[in-house]
Amino acid sequence: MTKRIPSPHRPRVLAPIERVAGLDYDVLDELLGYSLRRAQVAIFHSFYEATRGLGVTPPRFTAMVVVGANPGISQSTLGSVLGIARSGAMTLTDWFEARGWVERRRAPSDGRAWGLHLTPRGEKLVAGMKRRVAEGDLKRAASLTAKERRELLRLLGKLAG
Amino acid sequence: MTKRIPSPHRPRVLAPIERVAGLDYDVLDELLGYSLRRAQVAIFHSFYEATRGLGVTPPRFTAMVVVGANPGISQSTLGSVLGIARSGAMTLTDWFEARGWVERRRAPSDGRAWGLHLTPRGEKLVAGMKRRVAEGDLKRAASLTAKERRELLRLLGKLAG
DNA sequence: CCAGATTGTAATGGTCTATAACAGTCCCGC
DNA sequence: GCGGGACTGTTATAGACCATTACAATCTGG
Repeated sequence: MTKRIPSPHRPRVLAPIERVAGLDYDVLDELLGYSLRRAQVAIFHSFYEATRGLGVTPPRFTAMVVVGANPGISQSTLGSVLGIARSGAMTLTDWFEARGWVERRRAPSDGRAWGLHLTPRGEKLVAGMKRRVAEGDLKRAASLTAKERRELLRLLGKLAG
Repeated sequence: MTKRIPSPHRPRVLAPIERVAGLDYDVLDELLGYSLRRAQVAIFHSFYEATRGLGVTPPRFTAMVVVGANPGISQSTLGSVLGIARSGAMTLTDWFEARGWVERRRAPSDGRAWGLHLTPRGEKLVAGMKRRVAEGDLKRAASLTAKERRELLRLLGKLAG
């Protein structure tokens, strides 16, 4: 057993999935799943550039935005928005609280629930991230016209809805 | 410490992400990332229906299709197609081999590499899966017209490319 | 023939998230 | 009012997935 230097905590970085030349992709090109996956990885790449060094993953970003836009939201509801279990929403909240970005305050109308609120520091952070992520998103979609981009959003919404 | 029944091995099932009524989604609806994610989860749901009981995840499905269409492909190349590291491609191959779906044969031109091939059983399985996944994909996209579906595929390809 | 690149492999660890169980709280019908 | 069922946050545990690192065998180009 040799000594190992522990790997640093790093958010996962998905490299863009290159198309391999001369390979037969068979039905994959006709399926929405594989195309969605490739597009998502590409977008994640620009997302990562936009949040470099903050340790913010897409779910975390989504959470921050939702808490910012809906102060007092409960952890359970946050979990629903993200599509994760309550326990996951809790881990997420702990992570934010440890960094002083979000704080839990007792919900006035429900003794069980916590209401989530951005701290001033969280506010500042999420504002900057929103700007940078939106920029990166647009840059990544530069190969699309504005009309195509809107159409893409519409179709994705229809698919998910 | 109470006794616990070990949870069964189960592929991850992502429930569809419902839109929470009365919630402010802020910029999320304007970003490709969140829309892609929701669409992907929706598609995964139909994918899961189509491969129920086989333990086949999207990357595994992709791998099977690619191996089927490119007999003799190396593990490294397979990893590139999937966007994962060599070590991951190996775990994947082990999984297939343990089920008798794929076999490794020495590559004639390179003493280091293995060539991957579907077994007869693998051939049969992948054929059935391809059919069912394509069906599920179409059913999931039933809210789109054929033209919209083609347009969606085109736009996703542009985005990823 | 040799240096450097590439292939498969093994060991290890990190991250994310689910499941289960629990206590406290809420709600609704009686 | 009150009692059962539903819901909230929490904790503990475990599984799935994947990267990194290191290593031996093999290939390639000068």
